[in-house]
Amino acid sequence: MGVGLTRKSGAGGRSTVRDVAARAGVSASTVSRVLGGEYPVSAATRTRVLRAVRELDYVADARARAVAGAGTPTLAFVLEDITGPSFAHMAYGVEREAARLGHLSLVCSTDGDVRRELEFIEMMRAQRAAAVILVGGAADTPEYRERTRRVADSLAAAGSRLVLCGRPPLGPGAPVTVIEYDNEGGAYALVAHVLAQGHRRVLFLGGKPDHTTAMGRQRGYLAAHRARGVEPDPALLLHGDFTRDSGHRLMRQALARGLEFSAVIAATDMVAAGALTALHEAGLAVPGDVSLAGYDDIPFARDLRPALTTVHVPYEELGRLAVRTALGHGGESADEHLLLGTHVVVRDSVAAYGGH
Amino acid sequence: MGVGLTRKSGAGGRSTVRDVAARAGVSASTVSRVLGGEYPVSAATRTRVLRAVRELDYVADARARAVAGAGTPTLAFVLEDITGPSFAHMAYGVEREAARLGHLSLVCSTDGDVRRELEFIEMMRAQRAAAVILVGGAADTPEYRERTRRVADSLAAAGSRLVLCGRPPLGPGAPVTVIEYDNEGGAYALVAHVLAQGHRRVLFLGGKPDHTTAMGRQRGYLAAHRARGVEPDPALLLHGDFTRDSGHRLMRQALARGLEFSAVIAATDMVAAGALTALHEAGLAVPGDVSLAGYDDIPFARDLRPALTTVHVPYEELGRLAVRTALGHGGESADEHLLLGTHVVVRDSVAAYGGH
DNA sequence: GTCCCCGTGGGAACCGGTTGGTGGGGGTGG
DNA sequence: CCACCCCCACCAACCGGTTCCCACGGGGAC
Repeated sequence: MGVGLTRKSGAGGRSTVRDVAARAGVSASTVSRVLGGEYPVSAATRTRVLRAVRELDYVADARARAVAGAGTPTLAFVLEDITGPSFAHMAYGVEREAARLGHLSLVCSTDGDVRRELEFIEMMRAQRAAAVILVGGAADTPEYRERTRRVADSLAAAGSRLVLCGRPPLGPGAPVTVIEYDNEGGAYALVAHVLAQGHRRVLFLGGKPDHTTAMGRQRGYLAAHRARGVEPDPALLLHGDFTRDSGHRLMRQALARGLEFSAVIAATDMVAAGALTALHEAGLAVPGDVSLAGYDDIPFARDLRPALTTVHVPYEELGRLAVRTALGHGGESADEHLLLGTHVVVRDSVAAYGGH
Repeated sequence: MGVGLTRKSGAGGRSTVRDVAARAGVSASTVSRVLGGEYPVSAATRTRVLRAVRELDYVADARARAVAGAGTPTLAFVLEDITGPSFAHMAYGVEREAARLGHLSLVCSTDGDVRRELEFIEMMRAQRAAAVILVGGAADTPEYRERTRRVADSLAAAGSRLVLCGRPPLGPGAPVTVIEYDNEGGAYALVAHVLAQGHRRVLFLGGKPDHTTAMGRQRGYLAAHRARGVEPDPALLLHGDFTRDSGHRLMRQALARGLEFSAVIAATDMVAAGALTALHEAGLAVPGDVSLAGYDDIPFARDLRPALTTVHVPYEELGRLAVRTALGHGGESADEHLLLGTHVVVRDSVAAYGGH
């Protein structure tokens, strides 16, 4: 028999353009024009349509609009952990800037799980996202490069764009925008500052051994030592993750093992916070007995006692920038590679070496 | 090797079902069935289709699928400020649980701007989101109730659902799910604890005067006083917002004005952190000279010196719960109203009144 | 008075997928 | 050897909007 012509009339359910059209006594195209385009419509018709829209509480289906070519573009933001303050600030920047440019933004926390990351990117490709922003370090293995490269190509082929934020670049030729904040440079400056205070044995509470953010900071640590002619003791390089608990645990272990050091560089302010508590629990004064510094300059850094000397990273601006460059040249502009500067913020947690 | 392809497909353009179909020598419907349904397809055909899919790097357009009735459901999460640690933890819970249930989640920071909030909700209605979760306090005015009520009805009529998390309920009959964490109860317990230590003049660093979260906590503060037979001095109720800077500023002003108090309750751990710094800058010892307590139990609370006594709120679980109840009964189940318990976490920032 | 043009609104194709109904072809049982 | 049945792929309708193209009608100009 005939296909079901039954159609829900406006009351209660979601209503369609045709419902509105029927109620206003015009055609669907007219409704669409009143709502959407710059097409000329007489005042009387417009009023009737708008009234029908109001009465039915109609909102055009965004997905359908998208399929038809109109519709709000979307942008995806993938990070490891939205709970981390620095990432959260970036997320804020991304979300604000995306909104400003008329884009919707999707957020995904991957927990560092590569599978989830890939799945999400695939979803975003299906959503025809205008850009996918990946943020946070990763293991820079050949496998990583190949995988990410493939993703980048897929996105590029679909007219989208991959943005790597604080992630290892993929080598030349990959259709990617890379934005890095200077992990090595910041750490270098910070450690140089500590060494200049006379410290010679500086403990480094790092991140995962293959994580590029952590490694960048570690490279800065090493470079600063070498520049000063100090041979860093490999035993002073500890690995954890970027959480507060990790900092707490690592510092406890270091103390228990009887490691000797007069200063501590934490890969993150969060790690520094945990470490500070561990030091305090051990009865050590900061910076009297041990100096301590962090990285990221999260707002809380000022409220630790002593206030934390750290490296400032403009996270919110970073997020905004990522969106802007990603969307600015949606097409095929030169593949950019930006490096954002950082600077040391000196507070009270680093003191001159007392030689105790 | 150059892949000879028409402009419609292959590298450079998104490919469609029909492209894949053509390449595999089958019809579009067959492709769709291979990819999507449980429809029986012969092994040979399936292989051919899958190969074509791989070669073209095809991904079905999610929007089109959604329009056609298949597709991943979506869920929206609206908060004031993703930068706040407690909100971030909720966001994490929401995102995780949504993903677990096969939903995509959109996040929006409104900065407390009502206009942006409404705009975003409207967008979500257009996206046919399965649910919209609103989190964070708001001014509980008649206007607020009416406006939100209208939004709730709209969503309900569209088969969606509004969830209010830590927001003023709308009164009976509104199609809303309300989940609250017990602000008043938590504050009551916390202040009771402080009063039990002998303090009688307790400064309250609150939030915006009409903000329900802040008000709930303030009510708890007042109730605890009355229960103990202490008449609270209205001069000790200060108003700011929930940021660290607000805490810092408020505390400085209080000290400058020469207010007398022996303990401070901050409406938020963030506020407490700022206040702590201000106290320290004024040369006051915590808890020696002044006792201090916060609210939220963010991870950092342990790392303040002294470690902050505060009220624990299960934010991540709250987010998960919001998603679960919102999605559990997508339809028209009883409008729930849940109240999550909180409990005081005693650390080192509150001491017995010394009568100084 | 007639012609032309412009302002408006309608019909239909299309966006990219999904799915119900249908029909052809091959395997198997009688 | 034929008929029956089932398997599998195709056609076409549909989801909800948008937009190209065309028809119609009225008013101004000559």
